[in-house]
Amino acid sequence: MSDAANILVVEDEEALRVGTCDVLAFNGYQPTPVETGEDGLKEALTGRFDLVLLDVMLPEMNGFEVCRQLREAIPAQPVLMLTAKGSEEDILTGFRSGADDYLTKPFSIAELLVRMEALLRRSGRLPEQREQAFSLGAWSIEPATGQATRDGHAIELTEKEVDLARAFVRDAGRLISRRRLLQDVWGWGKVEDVQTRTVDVHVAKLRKKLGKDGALIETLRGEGYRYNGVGSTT
Amino acid sequence: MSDAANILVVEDEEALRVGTCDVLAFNGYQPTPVETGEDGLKEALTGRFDLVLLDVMLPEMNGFEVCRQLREAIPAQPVLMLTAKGSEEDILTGFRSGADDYLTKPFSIAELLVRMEALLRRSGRLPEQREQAFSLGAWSIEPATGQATRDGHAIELTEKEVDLARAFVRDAGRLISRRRLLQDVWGWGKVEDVQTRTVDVHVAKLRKKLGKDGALIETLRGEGYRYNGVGSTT
DNA sequence: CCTGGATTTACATCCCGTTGACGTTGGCTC
DNA sequence: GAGCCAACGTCAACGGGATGTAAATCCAGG
Repeated sequence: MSDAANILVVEDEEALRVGTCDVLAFNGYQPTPVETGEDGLKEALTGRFDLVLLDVMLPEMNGFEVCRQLREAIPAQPVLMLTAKGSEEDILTGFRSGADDYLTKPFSIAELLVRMEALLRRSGRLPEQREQAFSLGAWSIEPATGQATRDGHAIELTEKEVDLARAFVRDAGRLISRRRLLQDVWGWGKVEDVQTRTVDVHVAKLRKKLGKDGALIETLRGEGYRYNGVGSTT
Repeated sequence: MSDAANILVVEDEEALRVGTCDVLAFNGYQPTPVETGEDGLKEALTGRFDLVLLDVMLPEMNGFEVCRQLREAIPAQPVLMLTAKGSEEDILTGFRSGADDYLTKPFSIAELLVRMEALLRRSGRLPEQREQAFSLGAWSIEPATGQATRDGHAIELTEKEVDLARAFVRDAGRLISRRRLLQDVWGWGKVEDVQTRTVDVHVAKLRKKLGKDGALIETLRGEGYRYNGVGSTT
């Protein structure tokens, strides 16, 4: 199922980890269980997850630290913290280390699910949102057909071009490295040195097709690309 | 301040409405208070708010309904629901009507603020956490982009120029030898005799780009350079 | 096979740090 | 003050790495 959201579940307690994954799978998600903070960070850094469920109390590296490092490496990565620690100080620490939401145990499964969904929707990662039109510059892009229209005029985009455009819009205003694009858009796992030029080629094609709006995709030499425009789901 | 986030506060209880707005204003936000659900919806539909704080229990039109209609009209509008109703069913209803987060009273102000911030960040309405900008003379320098601005006018600095400028600012008022610059900025290991002219060339470029402020970088013949200005991290 | 799209390849181009030549400056000696 | 010379400013040119891009190649589905 490539259209199910990928969820990384970082939780050391076996019963909870397995239970959570079961529930997620039952609800149409694609969960990946991991036991330790270190493994969680390693997995998350591949960038292939739509959401990271992160327990705070983990052996060796705690959730706060995992979140901090993850947020630094992938600013746009959605993270939902789950923990028994419910003191205000812990909640603040959780958010300060970059969490998008913070849920204290015991929590109801139903609440977890709706909070997950809210976060996935907000970050544009719900499967149905992948079919939803979005806009890039003055273009309106229809993912299902690959049709892009600007003041009445229509052009065709390939699937990769649509995915690439969506990645730019989703991280509007932020730097996106080639490595990140290869992981996010291309789904290549861990990328060591970026040898391939396929990203550049696709960016070039997209720019050309977008015409003057292509200039909104800026090259940051030695860093990657950045879309200078507003993110929009309409 | 056009760079302060605009917050719409929909809350019928006066004390809470005023108190919340005060806190928000104190924390650098731009709050707009509204009493009823209808007014809240009308205001929110203008689309000029970065975030809507929405109480659930309102006269006439309740928060759930406001949220539903608002979400339909502006799918990307961030909404944070605030309510005394803390039952699981209410929470689920809140999220199902499209809220991004749901906080039950009594809540701590600190938690409200961090949750607001998390949501604003996630929806791309907060400036990215960049490496601390610093100022050199009348210029303000963004290390990440190499952009330097002085009274509205912007220029581009290369990476080396930024590094060099940072070194000067850090040791403001103190002599910096070429040898030290080569070690600190250029990362050349142990330098015997300074044969290279690269430092001079870069200082020259930097001076030229800085215009009249370039004169703040003084040459100490036979010694090195000294920046005559204040060190500042803005 | 054929075809459209993804990927690689090859080459042109651009950016930018570095170099070396050369002119200028400042401080020294006489 | 003249002359000298090392230090410094400046500029053009070089070169390597990164990027743009057209063309060739690969590859999966019809």
